[in-house]
Amino acid sequence: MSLYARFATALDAILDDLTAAGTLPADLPRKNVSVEPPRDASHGDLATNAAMVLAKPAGTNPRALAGEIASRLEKVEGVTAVEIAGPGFINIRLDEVAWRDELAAIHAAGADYGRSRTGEGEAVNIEYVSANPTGPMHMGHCRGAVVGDALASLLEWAGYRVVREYYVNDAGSQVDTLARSAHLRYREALGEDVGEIPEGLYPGDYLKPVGAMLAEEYGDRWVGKAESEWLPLFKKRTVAAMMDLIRVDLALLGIHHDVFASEAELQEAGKVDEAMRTLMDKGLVYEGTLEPPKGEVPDDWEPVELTLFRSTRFGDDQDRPMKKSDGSWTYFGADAAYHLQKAKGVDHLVNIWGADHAGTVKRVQSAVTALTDGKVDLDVKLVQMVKLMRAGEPIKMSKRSGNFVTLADVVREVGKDVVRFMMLTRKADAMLEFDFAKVVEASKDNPVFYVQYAHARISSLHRKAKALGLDKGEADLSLLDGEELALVQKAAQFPRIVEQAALAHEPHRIAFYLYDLAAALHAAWNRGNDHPEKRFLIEDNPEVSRSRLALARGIGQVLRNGLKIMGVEAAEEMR
RNA sequence: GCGCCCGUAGCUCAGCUGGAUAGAGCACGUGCCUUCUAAGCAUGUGGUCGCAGGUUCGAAUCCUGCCGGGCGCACCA
Repeated sequence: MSLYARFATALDAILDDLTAAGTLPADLPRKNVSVEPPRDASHGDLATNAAMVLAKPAGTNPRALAGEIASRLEKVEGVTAVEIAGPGFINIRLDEVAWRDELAAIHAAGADYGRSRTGEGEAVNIEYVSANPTGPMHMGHCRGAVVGDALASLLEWAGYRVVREYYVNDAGSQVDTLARSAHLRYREALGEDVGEIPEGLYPGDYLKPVGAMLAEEYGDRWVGKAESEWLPLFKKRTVAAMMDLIRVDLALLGIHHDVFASEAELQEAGKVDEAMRTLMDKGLVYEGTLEPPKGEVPDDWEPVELTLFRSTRFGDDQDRPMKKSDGSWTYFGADAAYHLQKAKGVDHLVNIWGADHAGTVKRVQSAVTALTDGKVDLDVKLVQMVKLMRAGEPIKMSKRSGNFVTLADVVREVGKDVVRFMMLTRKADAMLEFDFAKVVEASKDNPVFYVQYAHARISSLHRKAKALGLDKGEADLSLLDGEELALVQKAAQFPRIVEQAALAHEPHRIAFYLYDLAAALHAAWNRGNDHPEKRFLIEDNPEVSRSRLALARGIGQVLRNGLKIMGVEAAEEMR
């Protein structure tokens, strides 16, 4: 149990005591009671707002209640002083032993330090990437991929059971286009001069190998035949080929999904009908006509009778069509069924979507609520665009010419770790600039470098210590002074940060925390410049060297664990 | 016109789901390399938290209304 969790438990027991004594009424909600490190270190090691939160419902005033709590807190093991401050904060000072113990706890937990049972083993399905299978991944997909993957491991660290899932949109009209494009490449592979790729088909070279493969396998069997004869086959084969490309791209980022769910298979298996029947049984489906869109009405608008889902019942601003007028499923219709499928066997759903899909969030949440009777919740994380830059100049991309920056190119140029880290240096719903020049720069500007550098320095300490023979024997942690233990204090926050980041579904918090921790390490390191006796390694003082090496090792461990969540390798040295 | 997101130092952004004097980096000023990696550290200047109300012990954070920017708005995916 982390130090903060331990004191939260101790405080809980005290509040139970006060309730038993009649000072506090029974059944007071303690949800907002917190035990945290105060922002200002001069206030002590821990602070709680318990008195302020509980005073009012208890019909007393905060400072009086604080007194009651404080006198009991003083008796808790490891507490050296308790002060009441401001409107009723209770500040706690701990014996330095508490921090030495925490450092020992970091070593003991090792690669697991920071894991918790917050999630109580609940299952979460997180769907991310889900790029249309019409070509290789480009940078537009990259951020969602990294955010989703980091969030998935973050949730695992917090004690959730996680399913990583990719939804393959292989049922829409764009895969027909894909199959036609592949058929053209197929004819080309058989020696036909196809000339320019016609408008409306995918021009990319990546379809050439697919055409060649199909030519190899089928010869001219599908030349000059009606489209209806070859389209289904070409669709299936081309989508499969595209998914292979995409899996390779994802692997470059270290991303591997547990489940690839096919929209086409979902429809063929009758899952969509099933979901709609469920909704019909609940009286949430009807045949009707939608209002024309507000504002600019399209020229070709005309009222059409459609099969609609009553999403307005759940807070959407309009009911949404499940079937098109030709009787086929809408994207939403299939999506509703898909979410029902995902919801079976899990407690929570998370989707990572591009911000341009913001308008569709409510309808899908409505469907999930309706289909699971509110038992499963869906959180949709909207990920904003990445602005690609090169030395301050925006990189122009044009979809029509197929001139977009592929994910593989970027990973090749700057490396997986840089891409992953950078994608997590902003909260998901804020725009992110990715400058090729800056992200490989070896300076403070570049958070990837800065954090890696801290870890590399620690690794370098180990090498040095080994060379000097300073690494042998037990470390006596009591030799660490207050300044050094402040570093432990910073590291000790890691479990809380992981827990809170997981609850908020915000993996970027890990990146910011690691930057902070790295800064603290760099600061401690540089103290040795002005005061040689404060260096981590002192040749003629093996005892002190060992204790400080143990400190550094603890910080290194936390840096590694944080980077692990982000899917970034820790650097042993900078090159 | 409607919905969602955003508005915090000159610039780029954090702000731990309502806490104490709002924080980093860049930029600018000043210090620190016979040194465990100075690729770094320390220190200073810089704020009407878009505006106006409200909620309460307490608001950058929650509510309402404006202002400004982005995205999306019938059967597309």
